[in-house]
Amino acid sequence: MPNTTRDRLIGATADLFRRQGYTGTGVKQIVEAAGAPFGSMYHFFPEGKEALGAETITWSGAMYGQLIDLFYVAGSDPVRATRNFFEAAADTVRDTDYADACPIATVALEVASTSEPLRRATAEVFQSWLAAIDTRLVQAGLTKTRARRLSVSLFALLEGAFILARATRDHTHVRTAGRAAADLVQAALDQRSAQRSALRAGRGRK
Amino acid sequence: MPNTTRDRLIGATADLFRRQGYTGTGVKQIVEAAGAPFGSMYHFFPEGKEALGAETITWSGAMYGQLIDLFYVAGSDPVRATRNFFEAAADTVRDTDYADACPIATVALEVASTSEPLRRATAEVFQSWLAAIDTRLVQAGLTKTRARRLSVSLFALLEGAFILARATRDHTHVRTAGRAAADLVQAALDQRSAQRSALRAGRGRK
DNA sequence: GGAGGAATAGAGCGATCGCTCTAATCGGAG
DNA sequence: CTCCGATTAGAGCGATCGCTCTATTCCTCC
Repeated sequence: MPNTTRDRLIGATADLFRRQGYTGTGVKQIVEAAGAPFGSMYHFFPEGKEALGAETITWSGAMYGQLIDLFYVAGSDPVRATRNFFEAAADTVRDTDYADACPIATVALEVASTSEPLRRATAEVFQSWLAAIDTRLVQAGLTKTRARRLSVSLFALLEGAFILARATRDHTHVRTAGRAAADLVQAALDQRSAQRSALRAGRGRK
Repeated sequence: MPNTTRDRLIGATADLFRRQGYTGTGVKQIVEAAGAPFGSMYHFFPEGKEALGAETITWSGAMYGQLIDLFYVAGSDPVRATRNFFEAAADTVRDTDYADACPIATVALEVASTSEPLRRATAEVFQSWLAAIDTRLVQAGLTKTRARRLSVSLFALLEGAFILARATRDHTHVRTAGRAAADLVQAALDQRSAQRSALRAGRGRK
């Protein structure tokens, strides 16, 4: 049963959070954007704005997480996937007039020191993204620890580039970060290969 | 003439912006934190909160920018400098209970789509940071375009890692990003050396 | 020691904040 | 058709928002 009032509230909130953050978005503005009656807001979210915020963070995180699976297809080249992901992100940032980058980064920074429930929600989303990338990188032959190291760096490159791109209104920064990200993935894969050769050589010598 | 009311207003605002962002910080909260009379706020900043915000962004940016010069000393090893910078940042984040990371990233994301004056202020700060790193990297032998590519990536790794660290309350993410950053710097320097050798070889052959 | 601008001090404005409350309306089950 | 919970609808609460305004005090220069 899609497109319910509840869903529209979350969707509108997600939209507004991206552009204005958490504190910058008012409840009345949300219900207006959602085309929902004001009473419905507190009917579906009796615990108020914070609860709606948490739900929105989780929902937005799941949406954006699907993009990871879309680009990092099992068995495909993770270097190419990384390049494509960053290129697509740069395009989106440019095409949306520097409004749509990460759906929850703004809120994450805002609430990190002000609301434990919301902070936790953002943390869980980020962890789930890292886990998703980890899976693909391990499938590509990396150890778990190397995969985690890499996924953290890819995340940071993307999020950091988003900040720079939105502030300077220059999407090429995301492409630049994407190039570095692809380099890091390539280096990790090379290291894996080198290790394997060394292992083979070692076994052969024994 | 330091420690004037005006200075204390900016200092208090910088402090609050880090933790609560722009919209999350009230004018009355600022004057209280600064121990300043309310009237003084509008005496020194007749154009209101936005003007104070812009000034604070510029000031905070200059403060943080000094750290770049502190770590990237002319003539020293940029790989080591990068490692040290990220390690120090991770320590700070940990020691301040995940409050003090980038002084203006939160505000930058908040205002990117809502206030042109403030957005511009954050953009100028970021550009100045990139320029500062560029200078050092060019001194280390990189071309301008390669230096810029690298500085953007270093910026992104740091800022992105800050987001992740604050959200998950795990400072090791900043260290992980620092390792990747150092790797990128090393790779850029290696590439420079390789290019030089190739150039020498080419000239010798001619 | 006045004069006069800089700075301090805070009451209070209209608007908006998140939220509570009551009442009306809707729609499916018996 | 009746009933009854789910949902819609919105008035209005106290608090806070950014800000204006009028006094008053402070300090400097003549």
